[in-house]
Amino acid sequence: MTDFLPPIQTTARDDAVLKALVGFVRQEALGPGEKLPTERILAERLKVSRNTVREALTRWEGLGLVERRQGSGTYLKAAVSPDMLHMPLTLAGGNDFSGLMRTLEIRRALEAEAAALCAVRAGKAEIAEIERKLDIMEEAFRTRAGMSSEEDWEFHQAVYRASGNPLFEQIISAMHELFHRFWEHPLGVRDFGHASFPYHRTIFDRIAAHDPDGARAEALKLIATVENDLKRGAANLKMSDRK
Amino acid sequence: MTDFLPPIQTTARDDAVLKALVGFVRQEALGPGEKLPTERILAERLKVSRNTVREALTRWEGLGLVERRQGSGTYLKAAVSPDMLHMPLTLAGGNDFSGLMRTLEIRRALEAEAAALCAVRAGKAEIAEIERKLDIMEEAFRTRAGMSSEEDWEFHQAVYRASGNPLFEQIISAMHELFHRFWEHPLGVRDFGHASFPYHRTIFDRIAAHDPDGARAEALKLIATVENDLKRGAANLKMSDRK
DNA sequence: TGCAGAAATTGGTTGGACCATTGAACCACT
DNA sequence: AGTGGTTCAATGGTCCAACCAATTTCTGCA
Repeated sequence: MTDFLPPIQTTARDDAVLKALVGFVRQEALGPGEKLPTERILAERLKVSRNTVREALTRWEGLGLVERRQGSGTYLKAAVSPDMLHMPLTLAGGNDFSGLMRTLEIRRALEAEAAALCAVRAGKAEIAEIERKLDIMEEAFRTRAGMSSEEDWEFHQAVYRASGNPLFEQIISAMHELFHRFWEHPLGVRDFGHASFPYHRTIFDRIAAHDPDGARAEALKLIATVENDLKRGAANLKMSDRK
Repeated sequence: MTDFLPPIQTTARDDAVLKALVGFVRQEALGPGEKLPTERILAERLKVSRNTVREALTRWEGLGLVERRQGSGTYLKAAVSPDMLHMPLTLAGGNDFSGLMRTLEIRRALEAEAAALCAVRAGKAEIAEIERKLDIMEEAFRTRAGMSSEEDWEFHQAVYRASGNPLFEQIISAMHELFHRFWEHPLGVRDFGHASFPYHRTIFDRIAAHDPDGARAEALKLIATVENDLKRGAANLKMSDRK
């Protein structure tokens, strides 16, 4: 028996606006990139003030669901559904080196688990797709004699997708966007990423062999090399933007 | 060398408001739960319209940094700092059983890594604290003849804290809040959580022995039992709120 | 046809007004 | 003293009607 009494909701205008907006998007089958109605039109149709519409849209903008361009309109940035759950995270003090290392520890956790899940669940098509990305990456490595962050990232994303759980890609992509200036930047280390190169192939081998524990172990090794490179980089240039 | 030049911001009123607000919070050394100035006062002091202040606060409210109570005021919900980074995640279709399982896969990843890191970094004090929580949990298990989600949660939080990376606790806590109705609810399974009980002690042993790989392995086993219980529960009552 | 400038569109901001809720002060009654 | 009701000021929530700034579209001239 629970004595939990939820507080009654007398008014929730902006929530109602968002709910109506979800319905509209479904009705019109709008996808990412498409434009949704003007604030003024929404206000008129929903019989609320434009201010209320704006508060609702501000919420969605803060959640990254929508992008507002002055003079142009408001555009969807992601798919919306009636049963979305929001999990906003704020990393305090994430700008310095220790913040980067902390996100990398999260990435290590997720990368290992994604690889393991991938080994269990990936079908023939997914495995082929991953191998394709791997080939592209290795080719780029050979021709340009060094890691290419673009192709490397594509490979990892293919693994996340094949894990069957979109949360992996969402979380790691969010961190990737926050720190792309670091992830892409060699930090003064000449052969940044070189050490991680061979593990891409070994991860793929374990996935293709449907060996989750092996895939997990190889993924852990890969991230360990990245961490080492970052530590070297930090030692090199003392992280110029440290506060 | 990066050719990235951020576009100059001719207008960024609400961002400026938030920046000023961060400064104010620092200046006054405000902590969570404390009240911050009235919207009207902020508008007057910052020389912006009250609507602009409201948009800024709406953003913070959406990020869970602040709580607004009509008739009372606006209160801090979390610590704010000038170098915060925001990472809002939205889980599409997270209300049904598969959504819960997806978050549990994330938890498995983080739980394993947190335990491993904890085994490496936990000092004597942290280990003692974890053991204290463990004793409390085992005592509760004995007297009430069953898992107690409250004490169980306390134990895990102690592990996250001792991992030395606050992100683990942040992310898992956010998921815990989203799904607390599931995590706390036995889902029709009588002995829910029973199977996971012994692994708490084994995880602690591996942590106390500073054995990261062992701790990781035990944590994986624990989550596996929880997943099994959930699957049984889902089979039992068909997830009444499935859409 | 091509393009510069005008006009319409759209999000951003302002100021002012009123409503709904809260909480404290006050008061009457027990 | 304490319980309950009333009043009233403070505060967030909503609304309106403008105007500003960036963008897009249209128009008319060369």
